[in-house]
Amino acid sequence: MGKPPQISDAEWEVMKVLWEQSPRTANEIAETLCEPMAWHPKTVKTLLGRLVKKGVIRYREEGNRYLYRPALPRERYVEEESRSFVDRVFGGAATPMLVHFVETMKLTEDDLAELRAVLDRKKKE
Amino acid sequence: MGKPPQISDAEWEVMKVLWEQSPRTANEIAETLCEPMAWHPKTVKTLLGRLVKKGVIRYREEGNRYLYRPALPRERYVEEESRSFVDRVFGGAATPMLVHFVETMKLTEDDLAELRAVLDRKKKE
DNA sequence: CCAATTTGATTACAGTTGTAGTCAGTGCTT
DNA sequence: AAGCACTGACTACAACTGTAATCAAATTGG
Repeated sequence: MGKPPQISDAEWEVMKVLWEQSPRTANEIAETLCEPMAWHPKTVKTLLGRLVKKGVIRYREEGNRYLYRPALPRERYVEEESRSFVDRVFGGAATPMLVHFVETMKLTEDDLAELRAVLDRKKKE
Repeated sequence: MGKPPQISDAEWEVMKVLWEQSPRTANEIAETLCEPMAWHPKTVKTLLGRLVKKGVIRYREEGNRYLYRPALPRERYVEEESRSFVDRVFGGAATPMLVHFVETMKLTEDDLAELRAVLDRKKKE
């Protein structure tokens, strides 16, 4: 299980769309992204091409267009990015990172309760 | 309070050294980093130059050499990187991120106890 | 059937990053 | 005094990014 290829910020946006629902055509993806990201459709196409080249997404021809889908599950990337974030910012120490977040983010009562529940569940191994 | 300039992975390594102790000369920083990072001293110098240009560190001349120090506190960057990480990977939702970490990282009993304590403290507003 | 449109492929181009090398000034060594 | 050793300044250069434009082939509207 080697590490998956790096994907940039802009590429992440495309992946989010594909992880949420796939397969999709370039056009569908562009329609989803161009407005919120203020991107030109061409930009989306470029990103799709790069992701294909990196092997992060695959496509299947449907008539004259392509249907894209992720080649790797979102979890792989969440894991990868999380590790890299914790390493970079917290020197690899997860607990200080968690403490930092709990202390600095504004969390609702419900959030706190949920976290407490997760901790309890975790405690029972 | 605009957002601080982007700093790259390699630049973070330099900043970590400076945040840990400053001011320091280029040479001291290089000695700290070259071995563990397998970097050439020149590489460290380049990074220092870039950080100065970005305004992330400042220097003071001491004889013929410079003494470098951070221009921004580590907290600013922890905050910035955290936000960008949560946005990118968890779509801005902090709680799912925290749940994910608690569930997937291997945490010791002590870690769990610490987190619980933080939650308790937080609950009392 | 031919022109206009659409799609993927290829090319563009500047800014950032990783990773140094070269150059010119200064002070240390003999 | 002459040269070498360090320092910061400037230069190098390829890969990756953001952000498209252009081109050629296929499809569609008239």
